[in-house]
Amino acid sequence: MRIRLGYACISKTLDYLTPSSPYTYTEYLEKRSVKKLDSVIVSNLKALHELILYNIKNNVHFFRVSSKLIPLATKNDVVFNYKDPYRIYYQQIGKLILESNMRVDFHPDQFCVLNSTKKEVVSNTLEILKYHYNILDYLGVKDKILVIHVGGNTFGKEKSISRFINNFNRLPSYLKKCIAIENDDKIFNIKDCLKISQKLDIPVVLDYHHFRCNNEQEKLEDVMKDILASWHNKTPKIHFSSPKNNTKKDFRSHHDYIDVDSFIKFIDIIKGVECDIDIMIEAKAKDEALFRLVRELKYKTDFIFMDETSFIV
DNA sequence: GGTCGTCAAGGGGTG
DNA sequence: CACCCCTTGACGACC
Repeated sequence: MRIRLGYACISKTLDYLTPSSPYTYTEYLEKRSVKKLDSVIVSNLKALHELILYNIKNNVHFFRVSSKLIPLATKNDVVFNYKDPYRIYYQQIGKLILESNMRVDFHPDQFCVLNSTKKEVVSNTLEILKYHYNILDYLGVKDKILVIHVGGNTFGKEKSISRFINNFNRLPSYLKKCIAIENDDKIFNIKDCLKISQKLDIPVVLDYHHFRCNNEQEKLEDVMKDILASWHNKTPKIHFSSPKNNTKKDFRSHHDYIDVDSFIKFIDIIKGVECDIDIMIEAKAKDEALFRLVRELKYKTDFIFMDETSFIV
């Protein structure tokens, strides 16, 4: 089994690259500057381009693109074309991704709540999903993955899960095919996600840290098979992070780096699996955390490293 | 050069 | 209902 490690959105090494500079709604309402909006989009796309080049140079095969790449794209009263004027950028970036066989995905933010009880929030969520799909489409990414959470807990878990399923079923089929659900740290645990996954036949992203925060005392070994099976022939994705510290208050927050021993323990659980797996390193120190983890793994384990970010166990 | 407040369309909890 | 908490990265103000 080959494991590829990835990181999310920005690089600590190249911290001057900002692929998510904002053009806030408030600022837009004041100035309505199409020029400013355009310059922010161009600068974000150029930063993304540089990040992809950096990933290729460092053999990073797995990368999450920032959701804030195109500001205001999902505001329904801000109508603008974020496709045609930027075609050249999408093409260049997409070509690099394709040729390097890099897997990129999205993780829409907290405003994406498919199971909300508010009609407006659900319709906004549809726009958010379409926007993310569009970007992957413009980039020419074939295996489009949008990782989302189940959402809110209004009226209890059972009803909330039902709302998720009902609203999911109303989505256009091209979006249904892209969505994967991730267990969260407070409400919907891995068993809830697997239940939904079995009903809708969608992949489950295991978040290891969230599993530690929120579980029913089940063993990871016992649910792993179902998690991986939910991906069918696709490469399963897993999120990995370590707690900021061990106090109740800060356990849920992410640490700057990865605790190597818990990572080794986790690999021990999944080794022996037939398929390849992508693991997203979610640490505040971003790519620095990834590369530090690799250095520690090389020192502490006999994993066979294929390059800077991938190994065989 | 560090620290703080602000922005955002979210949920949730308290009084 | 008001208010505060959670969360993210960028950025401007301030000392």
